Amino acid sequence: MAEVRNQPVKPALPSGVRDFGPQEVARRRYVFDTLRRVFERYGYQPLETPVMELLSTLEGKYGEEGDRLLFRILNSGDAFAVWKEKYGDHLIGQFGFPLRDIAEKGLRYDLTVPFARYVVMNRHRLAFPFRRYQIQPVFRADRPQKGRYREFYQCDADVIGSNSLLLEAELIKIYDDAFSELGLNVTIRINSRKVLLGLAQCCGAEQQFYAMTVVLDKLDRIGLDGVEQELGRLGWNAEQRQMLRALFHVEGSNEERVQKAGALLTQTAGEEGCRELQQTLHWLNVLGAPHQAVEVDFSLARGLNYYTGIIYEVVSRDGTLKSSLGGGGRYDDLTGVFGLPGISGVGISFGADRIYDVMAELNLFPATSESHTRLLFCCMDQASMYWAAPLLSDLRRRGLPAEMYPEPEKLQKQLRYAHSRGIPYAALVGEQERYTNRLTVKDLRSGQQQSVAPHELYEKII
RNA sequence: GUGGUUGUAGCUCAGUUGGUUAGAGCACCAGAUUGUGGAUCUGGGGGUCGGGGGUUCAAGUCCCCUCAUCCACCCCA
Repeated sequence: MAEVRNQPVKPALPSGVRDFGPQEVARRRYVFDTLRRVFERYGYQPLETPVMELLSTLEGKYGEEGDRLLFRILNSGDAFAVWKEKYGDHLIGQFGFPLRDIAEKGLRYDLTVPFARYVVMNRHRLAFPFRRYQIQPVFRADRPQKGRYREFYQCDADVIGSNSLLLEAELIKIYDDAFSELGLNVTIRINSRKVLLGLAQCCGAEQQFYAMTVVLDKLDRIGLDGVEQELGRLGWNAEQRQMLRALFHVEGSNEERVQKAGALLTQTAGEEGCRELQQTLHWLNVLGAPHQAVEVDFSLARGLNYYTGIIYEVVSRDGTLKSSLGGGGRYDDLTGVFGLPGISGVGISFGADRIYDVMAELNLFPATSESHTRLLFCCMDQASMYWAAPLLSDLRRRGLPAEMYPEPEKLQKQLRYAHSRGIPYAALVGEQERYTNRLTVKDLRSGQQQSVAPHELYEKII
């Protein structure tokens, strides 16, 4: 490490990750705090898990695409030692080799899988149904673009250990509360994977279920004709596509559409899916009508293939970002892969970074001052600094954020600093003030200043 | 992973058919103001024009490679 550096390192960041300055942090906290408050109101308990997990925990849970997007961590020490031993030095760089030989850890891809891992490891000390929320960054080795980052925060709420559709309805209420409190207008789309499965069964294309969901998910982008075209490419004939058209052409309120769809999909999993949607909507009504738009949408599919029941997606109704601000659903057997089968869970996720982006675009953040500091002591000389220091400490002891400019610089410089920091008051201290035992307190917003005795200072600026 | 876009000062950008010493606004620093911020004026610091190679008497400008960026696809929050 004792390298001689003649060239300064160019400061830069890997793509897709970001620094957050003071103002951004304040605004992000506002989003996180709002979500936290709502989660806790619904009885969810906080959980934090490590950024890194064993690759065996992560791999194979997110589909082929997900595996490709996992950040893998090179083993420490000589990561290639095992590999060299197996294949010999000379082959390095010439052939592919099993990744597990050099990397056994990875950065988490979402919060749901680590949660499932946690539940299985701690099953004996948890009271089921277990509700937890988790607000932490996740990592994806994706190509960054608008609204897409390599490190971003997910804010998840999941319940594990109950099949009740009351939970489904509560999660919609959580979305409703949270987005309403943030001042965003959104549409909460819901569907059931069982309806989609029923559709596939109805068309005799059950083995193409996953491929079908991927195509359906594009409906709002490529339209019904586009979807039919792509399904045609998958080998769907006119009759099958007619079935699909029928499902998407049902009209009426959410309840009516679910009822009609159920009739279309008799003898399939779709019937049960529609019953569950009906029941969820009923619970939602009983809990109280939501403020945000809730829309049953049979084209909603969700990419992650562990969902098995009701699924959710939230999209903004304002602003230019069209991708989803959150999503979730029920998964019947997420803990099964960790050796605890038959436990059902349901959960939702908020994409905090996208929520931030939309709110920033729409100017929805309440005005926050740059700093919390209320008062800056501006001292003309060293003696004044000594004189004012006990007053500074006194303010802080009483809980009032205050600072002293650390050098006796010229006033102009000190006041300019206070101004650029957004500090509302400056206490000027020089020979005069020391001599009369009073401070000159300046209100930076009005420009007015007055002479204040030391013991009045706290009251004047609070 | 696929296709395209753009790389010039800390930031946003200009820079003609290749032609002297590469510019502007904002930001920053200093002064006008030896004890008063925001506004104004004056001055100043700052750039291997993303990197490498090539064409040319001459390249920020043209060609090739490479890296980065943003956008779209794929997929997702």
